[in-house]
Amino acid sequence: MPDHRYDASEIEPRWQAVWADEHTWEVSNDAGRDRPRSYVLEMLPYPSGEPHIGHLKVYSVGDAIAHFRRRRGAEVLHPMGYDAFGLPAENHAIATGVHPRVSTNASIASFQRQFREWGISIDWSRELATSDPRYYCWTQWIFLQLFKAGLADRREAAVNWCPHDQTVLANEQVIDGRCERCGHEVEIRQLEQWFFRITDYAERLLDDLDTIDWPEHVKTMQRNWIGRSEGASVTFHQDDFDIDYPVFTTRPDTLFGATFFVMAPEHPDVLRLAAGTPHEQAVRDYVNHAMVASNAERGAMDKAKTGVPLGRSVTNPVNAEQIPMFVADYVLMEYGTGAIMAVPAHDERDFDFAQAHGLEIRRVIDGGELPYPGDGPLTNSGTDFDGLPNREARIRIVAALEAADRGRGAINFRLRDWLVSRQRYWGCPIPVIHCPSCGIVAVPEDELPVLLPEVEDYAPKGRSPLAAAEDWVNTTCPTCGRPAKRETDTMDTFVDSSWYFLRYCDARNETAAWDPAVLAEWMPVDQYIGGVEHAILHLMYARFFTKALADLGHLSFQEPFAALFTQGMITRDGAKMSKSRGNVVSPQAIVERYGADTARSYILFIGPVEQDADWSDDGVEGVHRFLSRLWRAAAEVAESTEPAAPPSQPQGADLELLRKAHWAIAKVTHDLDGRFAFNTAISAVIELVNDCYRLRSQVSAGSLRFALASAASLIFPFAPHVGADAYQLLTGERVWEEPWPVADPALLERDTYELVCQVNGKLRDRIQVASGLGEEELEQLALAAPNVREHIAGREITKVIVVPGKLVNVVVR
RNA sequence: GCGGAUGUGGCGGAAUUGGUAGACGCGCACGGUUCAGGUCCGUGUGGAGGUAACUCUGUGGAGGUUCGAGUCCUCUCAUCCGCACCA
Repeated sequence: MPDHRYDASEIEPRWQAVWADEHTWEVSNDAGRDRPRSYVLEMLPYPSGEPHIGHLKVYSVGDAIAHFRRRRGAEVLHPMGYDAFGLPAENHAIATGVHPRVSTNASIASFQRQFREWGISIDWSRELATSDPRYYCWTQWIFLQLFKAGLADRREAAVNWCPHDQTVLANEQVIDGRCERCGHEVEIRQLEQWFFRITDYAERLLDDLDTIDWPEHVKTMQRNWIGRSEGASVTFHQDDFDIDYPVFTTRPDTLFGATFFVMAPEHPDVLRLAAGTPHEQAVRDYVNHAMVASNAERGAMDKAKTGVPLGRSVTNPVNAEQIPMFVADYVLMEYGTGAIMAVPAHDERDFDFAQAHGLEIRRVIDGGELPYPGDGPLTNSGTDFDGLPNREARIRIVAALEAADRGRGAINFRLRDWLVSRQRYWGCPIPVIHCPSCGIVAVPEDELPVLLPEVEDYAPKGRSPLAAAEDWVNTTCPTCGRPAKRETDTMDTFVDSSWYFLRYCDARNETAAWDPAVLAEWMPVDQYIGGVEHAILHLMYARFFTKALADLGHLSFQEPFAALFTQGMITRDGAKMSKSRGNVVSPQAIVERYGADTARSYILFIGPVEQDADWSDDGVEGVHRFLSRLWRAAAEVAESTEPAAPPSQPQGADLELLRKAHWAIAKVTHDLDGRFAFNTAISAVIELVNDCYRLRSQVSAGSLRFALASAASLIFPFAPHVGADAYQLLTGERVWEEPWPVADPALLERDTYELVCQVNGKLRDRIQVASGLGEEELEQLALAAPNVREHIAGREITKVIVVPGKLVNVVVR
């Protein structure tokens, strides 16, 4: 027997060259009208250093889906690009002096090379990088559309400031009071910044989750982040200053139990209210202390509720009671109106505060021990409401408030506007000009892109490094022509990645961001794939962009990603891979040692792709062994036999092997069609190859050839090079040009099967029976089975359950 | 605290609608091939008992529904993730 050796290092470059030379995976926007279109997209990589194992996983998943859909007849758009602006490249520049463009481009080159070496079927004609002026030109254009529509505005607000990265951060980028990127504790500063009004879309972002096919846990995370609360806005009047203070409450039914009123330390009126009262100095001290306290310090929930009186009172609109005002840091300026009505009897936090400060706790809902947050009839709430169930009382009280013009039903959201300015260099310039006489003026669209200027020093100094590029900053006002200055902030990189999936559809359009007619052909993305770590940030922002651009008439759909799949992380020794732990597995090392097909297949075989999985070097060997067995068998059969068809009336081992092949076709198809069960799909192909080996000396050459070609065809989406090579050896055809195989129903059926015989639910025997027998016959056969007879001997049969095709259960007493 | 997930052999995991628990891979044991190691080709492999046929037991724990539960229900424990004083 000739010595066939599976050599991935010879096979893989050979097929990669074919696909590159022939532009096999490119799709056109005008051709292919006879085929359904499918857009399969993995989240674009952030090009920093080398690709890691997570990249290998996400693109292995996406490529398997892309290949499967192509061979099932779809025209598949499967593009690639790079999220190329961002802090790491800039921090690297500060440390080394290397321009971020240089290091980013080097990294992109490495990603490109490895994606080709992995054999990912990418349409390279649509490749993009978000740092390319041909791309960010249109990021700026989108900014201007939002600006003109009033969805982008500049305003002063309390913002998160990272003292290390010297920039502001979006709320979503603050994790446990710390900067998502560098881990430094975040400070709160009052600064004028650019915002996108994502809160205008809160309701729609929430409602439309019901229209998309996303994992439930991702939808839940988004729902929680949006944080919709239904309740009422209730207005309390402050007599000394004649000011109305509206508050938001989810419990208007407890309004008669409001015994005090609390404002956040950041509330702009706090100092003014306390002025001239004996509490003025105490309030000043308290507010100063609260302002410098860290988020983490204030956020500790078990901390005692602190606060001081303001020396003023407000009027409760339902009973005209004067209730004292306080300032306390358990009230947040960012949520609601920055002030609350406190109902200590029915809210745990208000209860704690009342106890600590000796304030009245008045029960207004009958029920359990105080503080009691549950339902019950009202009490101490006046003759109009006492005795009513609180849910009904809530409606009536809101109606009464509305009639008196002191409140109304209201909905509040936790979601806040998206802060998009960054005082950093390596990002997309914000295309506006500040004119002393005209104010903020948009850069005219025909002057886009506003190119990122070259600077000497990238180091952040509390203002954008762009401010140092004086020739660039100083310009003229597009409106009045007088001297003006450019905006020096750059955009959050999440802006760049909130629309890249649109650009892929029409990537070479030089006159517009896209042609809406072209977009309508591909969008929305049919299958989006990425890490669950983007469940909130990227996915929420992309949805917001899509809705806003649709409202402005640029898009004809409401949701960017019709279906989403989130893959789990690859760990090593149970821990996230990191350089500091020294447990990093480099994809390149695995590819060099075993080949890309092994690396890709192993990652999909290791377990369900949506779950985290632990890397095992021994497991890789096992998958490599399997691919090697498949290829060697194909090479041997191709060399030692002539092509032949399987027998038309197979018997014995031929029949067994052909059945196995058709079973595998059905199994893999089922596992890929709508599911992402790659691990069991690969298992099925392994079983088929195992049977080829087991039966090879007993079957006809035609059957063996067919079984092995089927295995090659089925493994192709996961291991494209070895699949293509084995398939060509056996059939002379190119597997990716072949339709996906279809199982022959006649070979999926069996003429006999193993009937499970149970007594009282316990397995007692298995017998071979003919397919299609009726319940009556099956019952008789089961009762006659030797071990069944033994277990029912001398006992009374009370019932017999027959499930044709499966089992018979005899119930005895 | 709220929300979401996950618990199955020595390990990763499998189990369509409630119907043979442990597919497939790793590891391990044994046999064959090989000068030898590795490779390669087989056989076996949840635990306990038994020469064996077979029996008992077994899916984090405790109950329940059912002829039958890894799967459904109730309670509970553990681990992980997200949000966290959200009024």
